[in-house]
Amino acid sequence: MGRSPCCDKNGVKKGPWTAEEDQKLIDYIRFHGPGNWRILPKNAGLQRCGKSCRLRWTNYLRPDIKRGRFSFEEEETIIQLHSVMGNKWSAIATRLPGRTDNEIKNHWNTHIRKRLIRSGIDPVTHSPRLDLLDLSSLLGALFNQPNFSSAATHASSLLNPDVLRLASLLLPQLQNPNPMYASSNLDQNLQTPITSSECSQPQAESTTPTNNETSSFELMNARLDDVASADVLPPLSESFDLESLMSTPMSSPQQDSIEAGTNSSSFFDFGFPEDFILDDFMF
DNA sequence: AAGCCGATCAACCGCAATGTT
DNA sequence: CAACATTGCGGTTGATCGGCT
Repeated sequence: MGRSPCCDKNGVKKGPWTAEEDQKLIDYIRFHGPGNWRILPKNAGLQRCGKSCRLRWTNYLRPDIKRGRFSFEEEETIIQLHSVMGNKWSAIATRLPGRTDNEIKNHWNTHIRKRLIRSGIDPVTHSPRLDLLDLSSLLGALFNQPNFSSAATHASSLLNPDVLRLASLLLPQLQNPNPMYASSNLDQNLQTPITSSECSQPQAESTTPTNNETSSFELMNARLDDVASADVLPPLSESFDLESLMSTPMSSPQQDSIEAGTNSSSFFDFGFPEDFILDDFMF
């Protein structure tokens, strides 16, 4: 059957809106209301597609839109909501009065997402990014060696010593995670390497580690301590760049003004209020 | 001064969901 | 119930701007 075009392409203007066009749209909607977007441009005397008019109105001209920088509180809210809802920008926008889904989406992609990446947080799963290190397979293979010390020495000669060193530094922190990440995400990361396809899916449910998993985790940590105390692993080299390990195609080393500020971000803290009801956000 | 480059964000596109006939 | 129209949404693009060389 085929989809009919949303508007006649011939004679329809595209690109940035002029002040005159904006005024025509505002005047028309003030008098008639939005109504049918398909017929609106003709009635309003605009050479625009109805879809373009709707977008211009909802994202820019609407009187209740709040312009300007996102406040720190707004950013925190976006991060928290995104950790629950994922890329449901319109749903997130309903919790931020005066902000449009488009505005929030843009701000996420240009600021917040990069900030999370630089902080070692996967912006999709909101979990610490260990995927690039693939610690679980690396360490798992290492600790299954009967002669761990020689195996570690051997491995350190084969693998980037900075990565191994980083692993030893991270593990104590991983054992004392933020409540948001308690036991589920981190242990899962350690037990199962994160694949790119998994990263693209929001983590809808968590798993509870078994006693067996916990004990193996402790064993791994104890052995890492042994390795560290025996100076098997050299210190991080000066040229070692964590950023390069954590970087993604969208990441940028440039600092943005928000994180350069003095605010002590608590975006690692995803403690939701007790009256937080997830269903309120879902359709 | 001119050119390059990265960041930003308004606007577009395609698709899915929903409504109407 | 099918076909079509309309609306909403999320991903992507491209124009613009500012900083840097």
